[in-house]
Amino acid sequence: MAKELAKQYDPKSTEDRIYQTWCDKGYFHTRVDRSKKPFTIVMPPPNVTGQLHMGHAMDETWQDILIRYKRMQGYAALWVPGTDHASIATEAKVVAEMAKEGLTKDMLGREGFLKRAWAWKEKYGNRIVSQLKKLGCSCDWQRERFTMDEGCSNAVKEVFVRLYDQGLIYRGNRMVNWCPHCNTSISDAEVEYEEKDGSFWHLLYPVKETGEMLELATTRPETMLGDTAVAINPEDPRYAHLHGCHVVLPLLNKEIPIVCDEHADMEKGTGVVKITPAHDPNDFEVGKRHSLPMIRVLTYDGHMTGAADKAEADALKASGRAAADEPDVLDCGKYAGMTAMEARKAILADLEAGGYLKETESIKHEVGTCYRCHTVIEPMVSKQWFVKMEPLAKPAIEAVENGTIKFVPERFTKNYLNWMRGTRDWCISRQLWWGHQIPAWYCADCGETIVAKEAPTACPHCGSANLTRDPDTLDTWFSSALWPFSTLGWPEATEDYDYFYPTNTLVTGYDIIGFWVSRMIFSGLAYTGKAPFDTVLIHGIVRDSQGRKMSKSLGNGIDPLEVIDQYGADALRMMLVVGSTAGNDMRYSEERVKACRNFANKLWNASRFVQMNLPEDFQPGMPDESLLDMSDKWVLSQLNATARDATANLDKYEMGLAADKIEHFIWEVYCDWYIEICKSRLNSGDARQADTARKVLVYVLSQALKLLHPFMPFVTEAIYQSLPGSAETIMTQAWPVFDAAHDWPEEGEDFNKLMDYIKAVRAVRNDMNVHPAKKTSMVIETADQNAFRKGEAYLARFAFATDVTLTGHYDGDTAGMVQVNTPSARGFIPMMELIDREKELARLNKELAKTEKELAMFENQLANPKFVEKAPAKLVEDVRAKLAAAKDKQANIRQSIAALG
RNA sequence: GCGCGGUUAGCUCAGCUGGUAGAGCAUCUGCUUGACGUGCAGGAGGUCACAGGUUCGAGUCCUGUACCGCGCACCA
Repeated sequence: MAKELAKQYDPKSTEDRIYQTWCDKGYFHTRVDRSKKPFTIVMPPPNVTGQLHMGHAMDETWQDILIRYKRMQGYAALWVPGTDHASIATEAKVVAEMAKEGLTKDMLGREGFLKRAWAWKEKYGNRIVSQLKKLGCSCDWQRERFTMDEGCSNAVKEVFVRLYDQGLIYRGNRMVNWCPHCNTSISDAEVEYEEKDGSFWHLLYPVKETGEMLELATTRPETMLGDTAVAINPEDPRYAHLHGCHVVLPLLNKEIPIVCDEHADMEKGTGVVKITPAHDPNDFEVGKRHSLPMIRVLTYDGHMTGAADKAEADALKASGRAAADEPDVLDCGKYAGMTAMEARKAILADLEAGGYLKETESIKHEVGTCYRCHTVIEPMVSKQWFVKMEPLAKPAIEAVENGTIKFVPERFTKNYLNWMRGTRDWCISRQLWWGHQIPAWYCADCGETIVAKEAPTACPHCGSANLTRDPDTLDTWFSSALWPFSTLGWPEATEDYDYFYPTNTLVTGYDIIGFWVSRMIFSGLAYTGKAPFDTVLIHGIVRDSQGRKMSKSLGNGIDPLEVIDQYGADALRMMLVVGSTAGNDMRYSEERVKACRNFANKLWNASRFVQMNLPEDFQPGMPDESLLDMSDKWVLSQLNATARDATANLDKYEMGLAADKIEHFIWEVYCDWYIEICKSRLNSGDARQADTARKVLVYVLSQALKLLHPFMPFVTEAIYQSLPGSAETIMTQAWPVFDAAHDWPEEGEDFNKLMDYIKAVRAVRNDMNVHPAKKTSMVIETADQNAFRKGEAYLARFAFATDVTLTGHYDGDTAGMVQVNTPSARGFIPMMELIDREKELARLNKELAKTEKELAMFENQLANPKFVEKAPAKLVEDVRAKLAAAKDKQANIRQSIAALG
């Protein structure tokens, strides 16, 4: 007897077990196999200390679908998983943890701190991995990587040294974004702009030569101590008389020049700008053009500089080691040691007291903040390491312009190109300890800089052994930029690298195109000579049910693990795919997760039905064609079309459409029609019929499971393994393709006619509230008697017929007959006494109106000579046929109405 | 300021190269049809934001407008 299966599918008791089996059997491990084509995806590495959120769930689901699909298609499909050390985020967490114990970084020292950070990584690094497994990700865990593991670190050093040797990495004093909270520089990409309330303070600077007051405005008055000029536009007639003059900087009583520079915009404000080269990116440029001194007035942790800071800087300069572009430092005197905010207050008070503050204007403005901690960043001159972007960006732009790499959807190409074209040199040094320490050493004796993969023992310039390593680490994205090849062994010429690189599809969200995608592209091109992937598939973000971004501070995040726990990973995955489009955001909806859970349950029960009807000695296989009836041929043809269409969708990365078609086939075609059809065959007493039905049921189910497997891997595997004749796993079965030997379009059409008729009968009966138990005889008038004869057995079950008479033309009694009309048939059903005559009349009139509306439309089209002339012939023919059918139907309905009296 | 996206059934969203608008949920009417009520059958519900244009034909292509959202830039 058939196996007993639970009435409801229980993902909880199934998923972990199946995942474990997949792991144990090594199905996720992909070998280099020269007889196969490789298909490679590298997983965007989640932060090692992070937790899985909906964004990951979506990202990983899409990747898993592609990998499973390609694996079934026979590719050596490799999905490389791994995690990112996330320097700034992780360091912040470790520091916070330490703070609870009253510890600081300085107390532990670098080594002690790193020990702690690694311990943290060990503790939390596996959490994200186990969460990925819950989702069903079929990645090759044997190849799991970490951005700070030996191989990745080696790649980082290799690249750093190479770029340095090529002059593409340099160290210098440049304007950087300084986060006073994280105490590090961050790159331009890491600055997020937020609208904040602020003020414009209108200041008055006296002109030395004329004694007049120059009005200018600023949002950061505390930086005025570092002003080294004011600028006016050379064309500005208002200030033509001031060329070559000076102003006296209030509070400091210091003379600074008035310079002419295009940067001063005549349209804005008073047309006068204060120039603070050490604390404003634009002023920095102006300062360079006019060789103005740079005076730093803020310490790196956001306080006003004092005597000690000045002394330190002066000592460096005195030693002769300071770079030419090293900024001076001001002893801010009474303001020294204040935070920028405190200084702002004090300075404004003093300015006001001196009559230098004209007015205060409230404004809203966009302020740069740190993307990690959202502290307002201080633009500041600082000595940092940079990657020279121009030579690297050029090929990266070309690779996308010439189609070597394409974005899906295409519109993100523009996004990428804008980013790449506008990018400035990349600040890669961070004043952090957790990360790749910069492989640069400085000689204490001669000041030489040595950049090398291994620590040098002596200075190559002066032979001194007094070398100190640069304490800074690299931007996290520096190592993730190498991810597509560092994970495959580069710079070593490994077999993996040779076979799997370049990778194929990169799947990620639009929010990190600038951070990551662009950097991988220029890195891949520059270091490996190849584009790291051919396609960038971009998805949107998952928002909450109200369309808000999920965030910790709002507390509106949905934990994917809780969803999995409640509804199963398959349901969550399917929800994240159906109805989604590449590049568009989507809202999380529990209702939709439920609907997907219901679908899994539906499939489970369909298979339960099939299993219950299989005898112990059932032999799977396709029956001989001669044994197939019209419903078999219909369902097989539908399966074919589904496989063909879904494959085409997947090849275009239209995962949502593919999933939708497969679900439609399983639910509507297979369950609602085919299984129902088979019930009468299984119970007909005809053993051959029953066996044929069973074979087709099993065959179609197993093919459908394969189509669905990339989307809902667990339930499909669970069912597949329980089907007779199944292989060990569904994971590696061949992806179903269109099969011309199992395609019968004409038979399918016949079945459609039968379905149309059945639906029409059901509609009438439903409309008239005729109870299913009331069965009737019926006469069917049709030109396609053959189609109805083949399906006669089904009319009893679905059209509630006791007996059926087929005729080419019915001219018998119509009294008491309810009439149903379809394009290919007309049914006469003696059940007038069961229904309400007025209601029936209303129904017929409504149908007549609908038919006539259609008819008019077709007539209209055909009456247009231009349509007949210009539209494709096939279409015109179609419309003619439809018109004819509509006319017939119209006549029939009129007759039916007349028959009602 | 520049650029991008969205505007389709009550709600959330699909709709590929132009050919009589689709799904899920919600709603209404029936159904203890032995796979499933996490179900079955049937119904109602849309001038596809607006205005032009191209076309025999436009939700789909072009131009413009409005509203919503996003990115970049500027912000003395």
